[in-house]
Amino acid sequence: MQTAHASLSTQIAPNAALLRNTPASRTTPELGTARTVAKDEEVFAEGDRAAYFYKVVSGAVRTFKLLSDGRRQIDAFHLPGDIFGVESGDEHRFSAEALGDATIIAYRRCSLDVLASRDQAFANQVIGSMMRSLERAQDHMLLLGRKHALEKIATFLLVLSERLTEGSHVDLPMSRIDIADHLGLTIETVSRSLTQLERQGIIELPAHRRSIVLRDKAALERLEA
Amino acid sequence: MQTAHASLSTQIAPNAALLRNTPASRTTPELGTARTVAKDEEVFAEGDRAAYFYKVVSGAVRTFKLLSDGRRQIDAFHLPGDIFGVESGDEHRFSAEALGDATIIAYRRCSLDVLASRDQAFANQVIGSMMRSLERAQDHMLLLGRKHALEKIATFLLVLSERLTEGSHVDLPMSRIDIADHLGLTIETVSRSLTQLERQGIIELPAHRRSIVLRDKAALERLEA
DNA sequence: CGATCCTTTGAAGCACCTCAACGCCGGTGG
DNA sequence: CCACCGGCGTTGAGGTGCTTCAAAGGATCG
Repeated sequence: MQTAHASLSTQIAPNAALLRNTPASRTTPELGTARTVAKDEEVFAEGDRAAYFYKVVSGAVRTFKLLSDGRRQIDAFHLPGDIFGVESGDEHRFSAEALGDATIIAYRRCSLDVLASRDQAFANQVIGSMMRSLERAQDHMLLLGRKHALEKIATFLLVLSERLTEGSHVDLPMSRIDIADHLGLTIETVSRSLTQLERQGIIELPAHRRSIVLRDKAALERLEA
Repeated sequence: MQTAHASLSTQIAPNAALLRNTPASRTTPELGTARTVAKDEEVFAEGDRAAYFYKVVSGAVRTFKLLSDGRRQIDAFHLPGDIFGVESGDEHRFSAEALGDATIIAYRRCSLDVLASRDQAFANQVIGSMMRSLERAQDHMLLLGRKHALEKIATFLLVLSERLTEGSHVDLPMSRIDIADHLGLTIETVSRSLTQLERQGIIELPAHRRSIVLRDKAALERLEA
């Protein structure tokens, strides 16, 4: 991609080089300030003034909303390269916390024109990131509204494996509670579903409870509905 | 605000200011072609080549995804002024149908730069619309994943009333099935929930089943969770 | 190694779904 | 004008998938 034809549909461009923080393409300029956040530390909270938006460099971040009685919905997990915290109003509309120790870059929120004139590629990156967020949100609504527990888990594993798999081994950056609050289930149902998949030989749950081996992706895809 | 700082959060800004100072002469209005669609007629289907995106002029449109066995999730209802069908890939990722007879404008999909240089205000409108779609999707995930039937209905009624109410009278452009498929419920549960709200005197269901009177919005807000 | 947290497993309950029937309304044609 | 019809909405009865409540097994870390 040379002149990033920021098409209304393609500004995200297949070429992820710019998005991923590959040292190689450190084309600069966007002046953001790095920040490290500890496990479970808050990056910002719902209602905070949205003075910055962020890009994950390493680790992972969850963004979520809470109901008055504590019920939580994690709308997304953000992995290295992902941008989060962009708002259209002047307040953050959800909260963000690090899943484990993470490093992120904070960009001062600024007008899109300024951003665009200063660094067109970065502006496209931000817009592209929003588009991907929207697409994921749309897929996730289908999952939340219409899929059964097993289908939710299957989808989750497949999506996650696409993003951070090495071979068939997936290293979960999040706890069962996080998974449950992302999929609209309880931790017990998540656990039971995983156990069931294991008993069917579709996945493997090593003693190290934070990792999963996908033994039969085809079977997962069949389950996905 | 005259200098509309199209901030990353505010580019939707009521006042769509220019990102780049394009000659004022280049005011060419967006050239879209009007189109009328009959009740339940398809505007585009999931998988279709995304050659156009659309703006609702009158009537309403639903966008949705289907699972292989027919389960449906309506991710959004689009009312006059709303833009839908913008994609980042070259295919539509969901289907769109008119709720009732509707008129829409089709815009040939083009690169964002071209769009921006040709009509900055319109480009901002499109981006702003995407931002709003994302925000609604995020709110809706909380609803789908964590709210109970009654809370879902209460939220739905309040959101809808904000958009198309005249007084406390809401004229539903969609059927019970559409509501159910939007909220992740069945039509029976939707019906029972509405009946329950009516028995509590919170709403009124006129004989004309396509309208609802909100008698006690405060009560609805309390139910919303 | 003890404390704690996370995860798993079991048993019981409930919110919502499924299945089924009926009522209502609008359209249609005799 | 009314009988018929079909689509949509409501209501009821029963079933179930997931939740809730409870407790025990493992992993991690001081």
